[in-house]
Amino acid sequence: MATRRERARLATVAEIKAAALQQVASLGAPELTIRGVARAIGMSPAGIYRYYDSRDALLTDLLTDAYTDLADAVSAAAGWGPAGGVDAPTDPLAALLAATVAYRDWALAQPARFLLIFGTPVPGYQAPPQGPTVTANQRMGAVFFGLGALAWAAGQVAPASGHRTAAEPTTEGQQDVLAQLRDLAPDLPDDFVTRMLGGWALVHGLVTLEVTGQLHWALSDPGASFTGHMQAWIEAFRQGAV
Amino acid sequence: MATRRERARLATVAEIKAAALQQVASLGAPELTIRGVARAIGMSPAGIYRYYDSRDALLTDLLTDAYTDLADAVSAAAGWGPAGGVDAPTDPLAALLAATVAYRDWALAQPARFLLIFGTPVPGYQAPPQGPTVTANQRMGAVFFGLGALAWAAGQVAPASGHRTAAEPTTEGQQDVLAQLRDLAPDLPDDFVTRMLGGWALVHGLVTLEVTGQLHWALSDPGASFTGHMQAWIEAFRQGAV
DNA sequence: ACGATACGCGAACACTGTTCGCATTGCAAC
DNA sequence: GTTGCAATGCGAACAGTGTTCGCGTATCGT
Repeated sequence: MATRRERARLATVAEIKAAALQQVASLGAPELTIRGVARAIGMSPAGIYRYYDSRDALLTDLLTDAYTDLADAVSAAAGWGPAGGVDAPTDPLAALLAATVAYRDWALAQPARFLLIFGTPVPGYQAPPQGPTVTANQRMGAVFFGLGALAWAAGQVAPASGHRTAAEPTTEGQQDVLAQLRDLAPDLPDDFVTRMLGGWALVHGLVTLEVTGQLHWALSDPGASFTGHMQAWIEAFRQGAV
Repeated sequence: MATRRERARLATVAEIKAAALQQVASLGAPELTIRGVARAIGMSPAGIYRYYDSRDALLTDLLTDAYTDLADAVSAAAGWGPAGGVDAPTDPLAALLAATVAYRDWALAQPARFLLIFGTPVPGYQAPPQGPTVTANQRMGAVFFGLGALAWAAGQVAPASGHRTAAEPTTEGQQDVLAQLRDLAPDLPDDFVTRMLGGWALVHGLVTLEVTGQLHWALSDPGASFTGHMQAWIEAFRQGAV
């Protein structure tokens, strides 16, 4: 059982985070102020520093929370075990579609948190290699690329037409990912990561443009439009066109 | 001939913008401070207010400059007349490839300015409908979509396979764009804007991910990789796969 | 030559992040 | 049960920020 102080501390941290999240959501990340949070929860500004070393530390906590939350949402939508275990969905490409839709849904439901993750980074900042943000990123990548690998293993994806492979030597990072994916589909070709990267960029580009409001002129039903784009990409991917 | 004061004013405003741009480029947009600019050019903080009403006004000026600069770079690379006139390039799809490469090159050469444009927007901000940012955006769109239309007119692009069109009624915005594009290619189908939007999102997604440093694990030669993705998309587009 | 306008500056106000020293509270060991 | 210690909260303060105001001075149109 946690001691009284420990429970109080957890409650206070939660209160601080809730107030901070509300400030970020309603006013944007730059408007997050220590003093504002302190006012919202009825505490002195100096008191916050018993829980966070700096304003940046608070923002970082919000960011990692958002990241893991997004990774959870995408994993859940794909039927992908939260611990990394594979449920072997019957239709990997359908699960892939669901994952991308979940990605968009999450981003549009909480644009401030999404932009906290993928918006303007602070120059020179390098995420710690084993930090939570990198972990969450890899979890999303594992779902997206893993489902693609399962589809390949099921024979649902044709090899790429054209001859892009020769022109693109894969990096060590791609080799690592490829090695892991080959646990799911041993005969994955070298250009597989590159091909799926295009799909991921399409997802991210569409969502980013929509969240930042640069697509509203073209979209009457953005959700249906996004799904249509994803279906088209999956079909092209399936046929080896991309 | 401009009067002495007018020349001095132009010089001063240029000096302010240069100092501000340097601050943004080296430290990021949040670190742009009126007082810092004032220090850099040897002026009192209050003096800056003779030239800009507020810090936001200065930032907005930097943003519009960046936007028109980017639009210039893309237009120039595509051989597209700066005033909107068409040079009717011999190979529209090659020009399209060049335009997207120019987009990436500009973004990576000046990441701070790129993120000023496409990074986290301030919540609730709505760009003025006839403002310079909208104009620059439309200029880039005109190049990208216009080249696609020219390729269609030249018979280089196949109709979309699949049946996405029926599921997606085009919006008024798409209708407007379509009407303009049909000056270049009268027989453009209704789903043409949607198809090219996918290409644009792919471009933007790849560049955004690369600029924010979320793709370095996968890219040994990012420029070649980007070009490869663009060539693959153009080929798939040409064949009607996307 | 003169009145109006633009310019630049110092001082001030309200706000921010952050630190310091001092009380007070809860816990844990003697 | 008392005593010591660590955790907690607060008020005051410092440096920095954006912005405004009032005052001189330089430049302009007339």
